[in-house]
Amino acid sequence: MTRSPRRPSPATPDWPRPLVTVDVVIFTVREAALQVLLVRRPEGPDEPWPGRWALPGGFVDVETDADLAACALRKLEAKTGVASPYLEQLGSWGDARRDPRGWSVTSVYFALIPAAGVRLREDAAWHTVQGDAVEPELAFDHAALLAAAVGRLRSKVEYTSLPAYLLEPEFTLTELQQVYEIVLERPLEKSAFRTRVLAAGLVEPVPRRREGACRPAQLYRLARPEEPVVFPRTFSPRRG
Amino acid sequence: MTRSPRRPSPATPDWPRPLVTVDVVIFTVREAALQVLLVRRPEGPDEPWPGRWALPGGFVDVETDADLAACALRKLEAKTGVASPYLEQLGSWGDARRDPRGWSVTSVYFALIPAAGVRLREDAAWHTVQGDAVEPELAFDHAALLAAAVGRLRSKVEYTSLPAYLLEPEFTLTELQQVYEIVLERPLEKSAFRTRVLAAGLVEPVPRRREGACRPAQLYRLARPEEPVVFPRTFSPRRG
DNA sequence: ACAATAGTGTCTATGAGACAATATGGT
DNA sequence: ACCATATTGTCTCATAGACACTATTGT
Repeated sequence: MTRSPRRPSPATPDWPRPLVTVDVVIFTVREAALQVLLVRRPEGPDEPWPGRWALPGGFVDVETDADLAACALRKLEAKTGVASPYLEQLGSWGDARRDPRGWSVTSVYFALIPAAGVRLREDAAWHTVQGDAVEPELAFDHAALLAAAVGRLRSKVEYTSLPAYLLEPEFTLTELQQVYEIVLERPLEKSAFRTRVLAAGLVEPVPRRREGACRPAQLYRLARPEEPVVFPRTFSPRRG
Repeated sequence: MTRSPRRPSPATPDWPRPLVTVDVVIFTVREAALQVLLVRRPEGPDEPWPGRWALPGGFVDVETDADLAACALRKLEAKTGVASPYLEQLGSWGDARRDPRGWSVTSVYFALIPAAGVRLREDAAWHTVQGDAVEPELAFDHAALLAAAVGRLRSKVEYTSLPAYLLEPEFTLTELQQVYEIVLERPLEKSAFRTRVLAAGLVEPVPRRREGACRPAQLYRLARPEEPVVFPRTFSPRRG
């Protein structure tokens, strides 16, 4: 926050300011796959990347957005109708070239929401994440932002309770394990998974069971939804 | 990056833009303590927080800064003379009130450097981190930024090789362990520490020893300085 | 009874923690 | 020889991984 030595120091600086945007990487699990919400860029003649798929986001509105997180929530709710997702800041990207309209900075958030009950806007669609990318070519540097978000998600899934936020509030342990396996793209051992999840106090049982064609399963919910749980070890001791 | 629906869409948007700054939390270990570099705010009549201690930082210069990291490096080198620190982005903070000059966004980086050989600028000084704060009251929301940086550092030190970047390029295992202990504020067990560090391939021996009043110690250097090593477990299995 | 999934137990390997023993330099 | 610190070894404990076994529902 120190004034640059070559600058004057008015009460409100008037030198060129970068553009400031917020982008949101919204993940869910649908169709047994990790999916991300993308929107189509508008088609206007002065629009950068017209018609291309992009992450939902846009300029910070200094009149309505109290802070960056509020801006991210506004954009997320506009596209999905979801008001209280798991939301975490991923980081910021800023350079002279990422937006043709000038030096721009974006603060990127990633959100985890359950797929059920989402009412998508018309210009929005779920796309399956393959590796750390999606099939269509993305606008701006959004492919890099998405790859960073997938990397962070996979990395944190190894030792936190994040996948629980991809499920409905009540779930069985088998369902929770399946979400871990989908995100990590590898099978986990049932016994060790259950032991760890229960020992960590991550979930607590609710007095309901999931009925089906076979033995009913105990339903659980997050014990402390407001704070993700961190496990003392990663899931399997593979380095890296 | 989507245009806000209420906006026009010119080639270069002209609605109000937030101020964009970069701040750097520069850590070192000096005098057996974790210390952070602070600078005094200038005294001008229109300056916010005149004379107060603050994190080094300032406005992005869209003409000279290629990207946010380059801006952080420029500010770090200006205060310390250090050109190649360990540098990691911590996140961004942005809201309407953190700077009296208007809606502002700051991208915060944290850097780890060895204390030796640093030539401080006159307005800069090292301050000991106590808990997750420093003794003087800081300008802007910098106390919160510092607390976040200390939290991230302590958290990552539990399972990564980050403390090695606080030392000179060649160090003994005892010196490395001492840095871990200083940052974590608790003693570590020698045997387990050495086993872990050596098993991870974090360091490699150099053909030199540190001579002293007693048995000389083998000197080591980072095996792959460009990428921090992640351990599969935290240092002690205390939850949290 | 049987299919299908839920949930538990047993054995082994790994690595951390605690603590002790040994090694090697200077004085 | 003695001190101080470096380095290694031994024992125990906790937990993950692998795999098998038992439990409980619907049909």
